[in-house]
Amino acid sequence: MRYTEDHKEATHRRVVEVASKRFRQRGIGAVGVAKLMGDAGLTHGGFYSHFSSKEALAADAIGHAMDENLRSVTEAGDLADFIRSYLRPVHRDTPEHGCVTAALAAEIARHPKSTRGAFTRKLRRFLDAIESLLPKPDQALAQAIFATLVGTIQLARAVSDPRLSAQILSAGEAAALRLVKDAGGSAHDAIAKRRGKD
Amino acid sequence: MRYTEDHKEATHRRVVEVASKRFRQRGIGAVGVAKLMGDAGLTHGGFYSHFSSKEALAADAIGHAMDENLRSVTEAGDLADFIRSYLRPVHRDTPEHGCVTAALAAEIARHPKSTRGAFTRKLRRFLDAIESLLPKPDQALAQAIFATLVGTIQLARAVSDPRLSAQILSAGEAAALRLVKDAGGSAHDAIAKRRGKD
DNA sequence: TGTACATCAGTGAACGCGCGTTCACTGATGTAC
DNA sequence: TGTACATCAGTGAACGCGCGTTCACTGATGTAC
Repeated sequence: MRYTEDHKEATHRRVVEVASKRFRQRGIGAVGVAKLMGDAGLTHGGFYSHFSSKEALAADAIGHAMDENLRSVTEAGDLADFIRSYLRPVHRDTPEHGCVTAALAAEIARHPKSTRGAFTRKLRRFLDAIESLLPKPDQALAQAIFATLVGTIQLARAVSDPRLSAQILSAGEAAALRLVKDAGGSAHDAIAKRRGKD
Repeated sequence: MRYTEDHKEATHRRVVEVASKRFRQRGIGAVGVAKLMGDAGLTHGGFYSHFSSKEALAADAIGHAMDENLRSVTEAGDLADFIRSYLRPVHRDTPEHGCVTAALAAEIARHPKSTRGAFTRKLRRFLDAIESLLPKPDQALAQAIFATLVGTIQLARAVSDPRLSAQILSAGEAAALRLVKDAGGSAHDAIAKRRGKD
């Protein structure tokens, strides 16, 4: 079957989108190529006309999910908003629509350097976006705040007691907000400052 | 072959120890039962006279590793020492001897409730141990500090650039230490307080 | 003390299954004439 | 405009492999007599 000019591109994108969700949900290693293609409405044989290997898809899907995650930072009004939104129970409960770092960081760490490289490039932009929401530039603080968010969501997900899980989410939120506030200006000042620039 | 009274118990412990290392190193899903038994100097067939399933071993191995992790908190002089030791490059580079939460939290979150329950019980004790090193009792702060450590090590492991990785480690350390200091008493005061009790 | 037997930790072949990957093939469409 | 052909996204059988689990068996040792 020959299709319209952008048909292949559309299929490629659909597989990457499905993969980026399933990988976050179940882990990269736990999702098979055949099941993935089935989810995208295709059979497994066609996979290798789109990707050179499952590993290549993994790098692609991670990059796609990171772009999605980046948008959620740039769309946030301020850093406090982003922190609160990141640590909502709905994010804990739906990893497939959430932060790829929280879902897959440990697994990515065990992947080949090419995949970790793709992740690293996107992570830098993500950290830059967080930094730009700080009252003043501070790379280290942006890194630490994001690390706190990632660790908090992961603990909240791993724990079997809903009460403890909720407690962890609010503890992480309080700590992350405190890190922002102590940064040399309150979140409120930062908004005022940015508004002044416009 | 019939062996001495504690022979089976010793073998059981050896398998759990090997598993707790391999799981942290490669992930639970990526380590096969046969390879695991081989590492312990046995053949795979004997596995089920020690464990009812791989899942049961996973819960056992996680618990064992958590006990090991707990010891590293109680053996730390104070919380600042623990934080600094946790975020050392050697911990980032040898997950098999390190924090099971940092290595496996996301994977544990996808395991059955029984396994997450075993993890949760040990985590409570671990968080209590961190809390007892704080100047004054504060469950939420202990949770947030640990979340920061877990997230920091994971980011440092996932990233492919050694310079960025080192930067993340020290950023996480600075933030974790700041959280301790702002807790209502410096780490130094806490030591003085505890020493006064003896 | 010497012999027969029971125990049971560990062995290794076998099971059905899903994995990532390969490949000869299909068939609807665009292009050339 | 009508026909023959080339293209190539997608199909589905097949590959070797390792997975978790089962099971009949082995054989060194402890126990009973």
